[in-house]
Amino acid sequence: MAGARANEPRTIRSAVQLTPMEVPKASDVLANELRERILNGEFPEGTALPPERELVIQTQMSRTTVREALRILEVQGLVRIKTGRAGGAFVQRPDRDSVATSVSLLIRGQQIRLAALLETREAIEPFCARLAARHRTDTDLGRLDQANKAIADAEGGLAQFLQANVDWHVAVATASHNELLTGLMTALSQAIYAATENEDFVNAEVRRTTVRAHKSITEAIRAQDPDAAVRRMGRHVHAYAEAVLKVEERTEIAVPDA
Amino acid sequence: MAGARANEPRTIRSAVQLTPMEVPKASDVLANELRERILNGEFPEGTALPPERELVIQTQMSRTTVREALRILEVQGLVRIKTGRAGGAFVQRPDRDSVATSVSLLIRGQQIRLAALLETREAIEPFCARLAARHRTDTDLGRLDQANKAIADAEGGLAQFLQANVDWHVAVATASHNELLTGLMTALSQAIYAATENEDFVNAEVRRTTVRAHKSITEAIRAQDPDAAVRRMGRHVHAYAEAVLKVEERTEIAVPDA
DNA sequence: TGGTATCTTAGGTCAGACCGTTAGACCATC
DNA sequence: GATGGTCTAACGGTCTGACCTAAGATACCA
Repeated sequence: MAGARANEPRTIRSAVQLTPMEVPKASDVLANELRERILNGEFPEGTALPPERELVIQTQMSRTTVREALRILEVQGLVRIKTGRAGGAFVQRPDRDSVATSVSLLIRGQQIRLAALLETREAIEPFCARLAARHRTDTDLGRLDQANKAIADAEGGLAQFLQANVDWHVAVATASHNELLTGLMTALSQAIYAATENEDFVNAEVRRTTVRAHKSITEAIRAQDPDAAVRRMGRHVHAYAEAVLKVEERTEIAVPDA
Repeated sequence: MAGARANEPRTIRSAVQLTPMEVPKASDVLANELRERILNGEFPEGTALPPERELVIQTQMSRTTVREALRILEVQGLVRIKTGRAGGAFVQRPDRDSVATSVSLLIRGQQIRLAALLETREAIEPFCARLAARHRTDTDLGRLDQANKAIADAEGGLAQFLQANVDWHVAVATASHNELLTGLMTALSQAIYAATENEDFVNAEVRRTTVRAHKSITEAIRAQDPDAAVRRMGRHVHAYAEAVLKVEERTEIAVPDA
């Protein structure tokens, strides 16, 4: 060792490269384990997980840790926790609401421009209309008619109008029978609702136009005419977007990052 | 009181009507409060929240409750928690990863059909290409070229090919300069990656076709030709979807619920 | 039979202790 | 003057054990 040549370094540095390592927390370990089992279908929906104190015995972890794991799963929409006797953690499948929540957080957190929201809707919704025209059932049509009626009836109340509007758009997405698109549209509609809530551009004229457009789109869906549905929906959301942006122009939800 | 008429009930029942009330948990209250403040921009990104023990003093809650609240925010991607001295909860904005996680949970939990994933991509990605053609920068073009080169170079490794493929699609979304679409496409691409990971239909022929299609789309984006970009991307993702479904046919990710 | 009091089982909250990790200051070594 | 050891203080992570509260189950009584 000591007799190495003088010009060489005594030891070779950086011979191995390591990346930062993650040390999982106990609660994460348990949460991951339970999550995998749930998603693998090992526990059907509605199954009651063991009581916390039972999990403590089984896992040899403390109740604090067990509870944190359950809380993680609850936030992720994988279990619903009920109190009282015969309560506990019941297995649930994440639904559109959990995606909607997460997309809303992204929208609010990233200060997404209203223009970006409307653009995204222009991308998604015509396609929803196309699928709806293909797959709609009578139940779907009922929902569409009902929501559009609510829009026409919403005299005065802006909130009422906007909510009915959201309902109609979500109904279109539902009629597409694509759970993912439905989840995305739910989130998007709610976010647009929230963003346009304070606008006064929703006047009687806009409402009439909206009802008319919705009716025409609904008819295309009823007639199972995908091309007409996609065309009309495209025009509708594009016109709506232009109208909103014309009014807003400088009053975006927030300043865009880039 | 005691002299009330004999035929009348001692007390009037159901005199008032109340709807089922929700009693929020302490940790939810604190989590909501902090979430609102974070999303309102009250705490800039990177801000350190007070230490847990300090929050205990301020809120008069127990440390258990405070920690559960912080855990909720952590799962929602609003804070990052670091251990050790000068550690604590640091404010974060939810990014595309948090949406990707949530979409993955929806996909796995709802047993979403691969067909639905591909459909959704068909809805979103052509629109991304259109925006990319309008807004792309030189940096964007660089990313596209690099990713496509990686696809061509990925000899052998299926994982390598798929990852490079994801990178290219995400690069298109990034070039659209719409953060929301980018987030959605990231989530979607990863999910499709995961779903097609085990397929052997990705042969040399498919790869050549993919590279060719990507090149042609990239050129349209480079030439700032939105119509060509949307048309070519539409054809590409549709063809890819058909190819995948032809191979899969009966082997969906899982059995659809309905 | 129907209401009501009580029991029991579950989660929710709390206080307090101790452990593990980390930044920073300081010191020893080669 | 780099390198590495050591100590300390400030954090989050975990555990224990207790008590409170919600609510289904049950026994009891009118």
